[in-house]
Amino acid sequence: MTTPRVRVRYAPSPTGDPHVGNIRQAIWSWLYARRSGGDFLIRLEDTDQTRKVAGSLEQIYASLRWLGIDWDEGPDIGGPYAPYVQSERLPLYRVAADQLLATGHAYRCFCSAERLAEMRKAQQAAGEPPGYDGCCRALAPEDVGRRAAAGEPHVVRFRMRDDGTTTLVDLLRGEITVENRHFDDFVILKSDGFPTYHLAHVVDDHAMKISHVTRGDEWLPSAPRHARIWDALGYRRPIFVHFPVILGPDGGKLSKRHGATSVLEYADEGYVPDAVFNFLAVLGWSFDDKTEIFTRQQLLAVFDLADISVNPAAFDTQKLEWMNGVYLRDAAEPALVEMFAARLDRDLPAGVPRPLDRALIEAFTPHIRERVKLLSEVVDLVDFFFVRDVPTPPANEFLSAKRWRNDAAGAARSLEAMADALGALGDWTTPAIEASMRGTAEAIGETVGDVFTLCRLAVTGKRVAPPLFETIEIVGSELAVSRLRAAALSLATAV
RNA sequence: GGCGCAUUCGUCUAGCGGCCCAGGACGCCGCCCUCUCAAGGCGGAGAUCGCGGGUUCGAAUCCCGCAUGCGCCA
Repeated sequence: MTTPRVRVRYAPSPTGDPHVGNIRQAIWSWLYARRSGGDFLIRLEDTDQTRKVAGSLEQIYASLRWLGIDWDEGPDIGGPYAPYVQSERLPLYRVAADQLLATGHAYRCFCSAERLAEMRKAQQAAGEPPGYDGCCRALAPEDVGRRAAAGEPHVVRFRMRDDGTTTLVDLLRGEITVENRHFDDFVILKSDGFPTYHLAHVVDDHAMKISHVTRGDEWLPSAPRHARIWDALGYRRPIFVHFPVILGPDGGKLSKRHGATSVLEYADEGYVPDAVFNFLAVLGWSFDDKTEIFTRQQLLAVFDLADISVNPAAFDTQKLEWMNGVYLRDAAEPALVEMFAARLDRDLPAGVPRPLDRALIEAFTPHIRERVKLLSEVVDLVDFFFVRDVPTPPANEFLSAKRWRNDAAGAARSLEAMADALGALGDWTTPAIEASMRGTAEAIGETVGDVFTLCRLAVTGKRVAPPLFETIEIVGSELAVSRLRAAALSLATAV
């Protein structure tokens, strides 16, 4: 028996923004397909028309594209097994259902909703396990034919329940055996002609030659049903891989309450795709006992589905942030400048003229790259470079340090002295600025810590900013000096 | 209620019978560096491997129960 070509599909339902847990499934599936030199495709599972949310497909595409995941076949680009949308494949499911009907693996059931409800009530009252009682199993064939032909509403059920057992293999968990008596004869074709998930995915995964059926482990309990359908249809079973879920930081279900649940929101918050990709890839998967940071190339070289942990993993936002910082620090400078520029263009106040000064961004990028964990933090770190009239912070900001608490005049004098020194500086370079400022601090008998804090506040308007001398150089002589003087003046008048 | 899956530091994990009185990462704490904040360096706290029985010379690792969590069916 030859091993079939690896073909893995990502099969989202159009029910809104894809959840990160779902996207992680896509990442793992994609990684495996690519790593194996196989195919990765998208199939839309939209048989539950009631849960449909408009625009979902676009968000699914956008999420994957943002992460750099490509696909070989899908609703948008077609492929040899088109269509890739289940609601457009209805005839195929009917054919499969007919085959199961003809071979006796399935039967038509005319039970009314009322009868089913009553049956359930009785089972509940008797403390019996719920499930279809097999009422229509024994219907006479000629009756069935007549009623179906007459258009009487009915469903098609799979003959599941019997005295045997079903065994299947899950790649991550090994062999799983269950007794068939715990199942009922489940519906595979609804009265409106739509298939249930059970039938649809089997028909499609077989038709599309999927080698590894990857999906969330909420499907594990019904996997025996699917295995039985595969067998009944005479198909060769695929390899089942049931992925664990992602939990919220508190161990509960991951929800909006914990922050972002969709990768598009992470994009919005200033995370970079490679970091999110890396983070999600290693959340619940590991290569060895130490490696955390993987380039895409490395991942593509070493990823294996078999190394996935079956435990549900809690989403650790702090670790994601850390990892994002790693990616930002490791990024090539031109790429970083590009990211900063794009983000600033979006976040800076409208009053700042566009296009933004590229040279300016290039100038400060090396000095902030180690201080940024999220792109969204950049604007607060550098806005004073762009905004000409930075408001001088209130006096109490300057006077909060012990040294100045009762000496506003001294603070004002210190700032004046710095302004004088810098105003007279001919060589406007970082080393010269540093030498001048240190010299001035010494000359006026202040510690650099005390006086530089005042300068930082005056020039940047912030307590926390990029390194002072470099910052002052970039801000430029004229602006730096005038901001120092403005601060000195405000302190002098505040006394 | 029945069935299934899972159970190693707060979190993600390494571990697949002796290398483990359990290793790494995030986070946390301390020190160093230092103009702030970071980054970086060094060090530290943190897991009786869910509990109880076995098997074995030897178990986090194998087996059986129990507990807990999650999921599925309704």
